[in-house]
Amino acid sequence: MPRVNIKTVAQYAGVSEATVSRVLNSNPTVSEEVRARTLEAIEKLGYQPNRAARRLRANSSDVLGLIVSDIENPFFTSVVRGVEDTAQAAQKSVILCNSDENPTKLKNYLKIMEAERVAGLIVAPTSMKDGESLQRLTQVGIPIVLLDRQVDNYVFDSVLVDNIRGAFTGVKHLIDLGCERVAMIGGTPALSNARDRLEGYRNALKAAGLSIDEKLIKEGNYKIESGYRIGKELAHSTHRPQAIFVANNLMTLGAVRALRELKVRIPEDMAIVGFDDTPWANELMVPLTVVSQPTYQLGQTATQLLLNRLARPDAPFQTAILHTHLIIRESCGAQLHNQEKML
Amino acid sequence: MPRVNIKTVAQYAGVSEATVSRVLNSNPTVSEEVRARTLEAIEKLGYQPNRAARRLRANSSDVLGLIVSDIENPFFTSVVRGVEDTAQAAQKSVILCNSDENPTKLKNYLKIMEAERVAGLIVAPTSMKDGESLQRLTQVGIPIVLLDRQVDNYVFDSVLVDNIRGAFTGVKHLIDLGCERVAMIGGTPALSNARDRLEGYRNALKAAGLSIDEKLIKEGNYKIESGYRIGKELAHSTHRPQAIFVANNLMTLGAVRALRELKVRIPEDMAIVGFDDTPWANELMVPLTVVSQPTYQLGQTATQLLLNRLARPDAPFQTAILHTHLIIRESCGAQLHNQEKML
DNA sequence: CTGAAAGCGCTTACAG
DNA sequence: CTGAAAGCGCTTACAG
Repeated sequence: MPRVNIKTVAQYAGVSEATVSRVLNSNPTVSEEVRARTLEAIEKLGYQPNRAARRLRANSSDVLGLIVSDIENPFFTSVVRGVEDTAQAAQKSVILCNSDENPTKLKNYLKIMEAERVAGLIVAPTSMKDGESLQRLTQVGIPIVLLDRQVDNYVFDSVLVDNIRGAFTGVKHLIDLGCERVAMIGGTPALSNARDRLEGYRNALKAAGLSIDEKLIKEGNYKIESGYRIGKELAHSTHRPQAIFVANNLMTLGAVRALRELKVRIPEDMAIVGFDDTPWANELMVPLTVVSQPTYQLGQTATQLLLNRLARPDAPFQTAILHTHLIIRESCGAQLHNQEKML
Repeated sequence: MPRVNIKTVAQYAGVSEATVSRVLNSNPTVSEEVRARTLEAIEKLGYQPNRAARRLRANSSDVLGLIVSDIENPFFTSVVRGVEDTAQAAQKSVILCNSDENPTKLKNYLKIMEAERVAGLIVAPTSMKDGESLQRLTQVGIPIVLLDRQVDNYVFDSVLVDNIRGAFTGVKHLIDLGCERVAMIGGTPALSNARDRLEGYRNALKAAGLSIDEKLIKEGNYKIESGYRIGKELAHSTHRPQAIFVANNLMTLGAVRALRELKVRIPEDMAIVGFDDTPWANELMVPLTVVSQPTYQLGQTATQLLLNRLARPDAPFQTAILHTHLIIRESCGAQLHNQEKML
């Protein structure tokens, strides 16, 4: 079955291909009568313009690329929704790829995005060293918005979260509750948000006049498994910490699992504050106190920045910082604290 | 900065565009010497072939489309991983869209996929009525594999799960534990898997010689909120059921939330068995007994079917049925039961 | 083994 | 307001 193309439509409607193209692109210089006739032909033939051809010729496209670093993390799926909704409202479609926190996979998808000639790209870097690969895309005219993470030596439009302040608040909360030995399960220092959350942790200890025990600072990889493994280590350590601050949602789940298996009670034996809320955090064996991030809004904002950039390629770069807030539930021990007070 | 194209490369390497194209496509009829020279030019210029152009001309593409119906559901994110890994191994890339359980959005994305000329498409339908829209794509040469859900009146390659049997097993488990009044929170009957799970539920009751109380069968929409709402209803009902069988993971979370808020104990006051496991199911206030689905493998299999279809367009349609298994944790009351026995 | 040329399906100045 | 024609960057018979 021969595919119907613009020529078929033109013949059917008795107009030129140029005219069909014009009505397709809502060019106002087409008479009502011709437009109607053309639209009818399009409808009747079920014509679907070939975007590959359009993109080739017009050198512009209405698809936005989005590369997240872990599609299995609810943080990103929520961001994805924000991006999709905002893009859709602006008549753009989005294609999504998953770098799996892997710089090599990221580079590969970057190539694909370039080859696909997406109009612009939102990406969560896998490392602060990703700048060069990203820069390449902007050089060929594909603007980039950085999501959630920064990059060394290069500047892009970015949307970030106040990680330092967020972590500070979470750790301070633990300290205010009386914890003096607070451990941290962090992410890889290759990630800016991991560094920032660690900095927030340090700041909170310093601000409280507490000493920093480097042995209490552990490096995970933002996956469940590492939170689990480090959680066990921490629970087994000789001079056990009173609390753990965990730098992301999945590692928090892992840590909770570890403590459950070891029958370490939360928060009585060890308190926990996590970074990033999830739909299930409140239904866990002990409802999680977390530093919550505006995930959906992160996606919205990133898309908006990209759309702005597309509209004004030469505008100065912009960084949007979104704010976190502490959600106090039970894993931090606040309830316990209240009960004690009541006694 | 003018983009480097095949012409630039050809001139730089001192060969024709045709030759560059040949080395790009690993055409064996190129001499080693010329190939090396061309590759060097490609490397030096950082040439990135324009896929839009290739697709236009070659009328073939190495990108696979994947349309899931709820990107926020861990079921689908796991499926996505399976698809991506399998596609990647076959040198294909995948672009992902989210229909949000909305037939209109699905139609829209279907158009985009067609316009993008993807090589093939894996889709989770939003309704059994989606067949016609899907058929359209196969008519223009884009093969389709149905994921997790079937469709009326049209036949496609499909990968499904043994929903009837899975639900049967879950409900039977509850009955064996002594529950005679088992409620069901199901999905919309527009979805084949929702129908099948309901059928499995009915079968289990019948097999046990129990009567079916239609008032105990509730229709949700596979989102948290509906599980929550119906969970409350059920908890408040006058002749309260002893157990609930919930047809998907997100609704199960909602139901757990509802019961917690109402201080209905699980499983003492009401037992729960859910359909589909999640990473957090075991860490919930009461670890969830679930009918687990092979999610990752579902993605793998769907991709394999699509790849097969691409290789052999005229082969007969195939349906792969993957199997579920029951994971017994605590929400069903099995532990309780054991304790009783021990007394 | 390699090149010249046609053509994929669009869009966009350029005329009129 | 509309059409004829060129061209986007590739691939692929067709020659040689």
